[in-house]
Amino acid sequence: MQKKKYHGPVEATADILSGRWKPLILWALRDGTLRFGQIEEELSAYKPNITQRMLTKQLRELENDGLIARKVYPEVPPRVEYTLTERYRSLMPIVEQMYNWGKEHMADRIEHE
Amino acid sequence: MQKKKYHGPVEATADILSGRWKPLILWALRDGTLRFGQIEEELSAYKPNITQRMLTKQLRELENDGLIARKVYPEVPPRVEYTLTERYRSLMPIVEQMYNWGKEHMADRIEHE
DNA sequence: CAGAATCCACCAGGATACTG
DNA sequence: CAGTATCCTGGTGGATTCTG
Repeated sequence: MQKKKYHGPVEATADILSGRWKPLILWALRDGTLRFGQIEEELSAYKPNITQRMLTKQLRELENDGLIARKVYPEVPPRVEYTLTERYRSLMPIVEQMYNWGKEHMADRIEHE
Repeated sequence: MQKKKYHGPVEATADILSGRWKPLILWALRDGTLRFGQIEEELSAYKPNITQRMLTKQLRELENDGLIARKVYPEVPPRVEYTLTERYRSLMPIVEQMYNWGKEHMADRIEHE
């Protein structure tokens, strides 16, 4: 599949991160590897709850954009682990700042966590 | 209108910035005040071109979330200026990092600028 | 356990025309 | 100049069922 082209850096980065669950997935992966089910669990606080279809889709897109790596263990039952790619760890500061900024400026609009 | 509630800081900040044109508008406003038409012009490089309806909508949303201020000058023809709010200038680093990261990691997918 | 396959609703975003 | 007012469409995201 042909990858989308952009007209400027901000547009490109913003698009990479656009998707209901993407920033949350990246945030969940901030301190290491997680299995499919663990990510699902991490996001269980958010409503509406993420479906397996959506989680799969967004993970694939993040993978296609090189932000995360997918490792399949040939076992039964299957085990699949997701990790931030080394090259794209440089994106983490952005998500971290989203966390910090939100915590400081949006506290009144955050229900629980 | 009741403002949306969130379950975590990352979700909140991401949602504030979500919208085809929002990061681009904030980026355009990085070094000062711009008139409605100037913003339109700044974004004219992007396709499909932003419509007046869309620009108005996204500006209003950014205003409602307190990211930008709107100043109307009672003249004919009308003049309206937009500026980043002082309080929310703290969000700029995020957009700046989007610019830097995109420039470094997405160069091959950026057509012109 | 980690998905694939369908089906579907909604609305963000766009096209176009009009105006104080 | 800086917007409204309508109308419309694509595709994102969700619900549900099935499976290696």
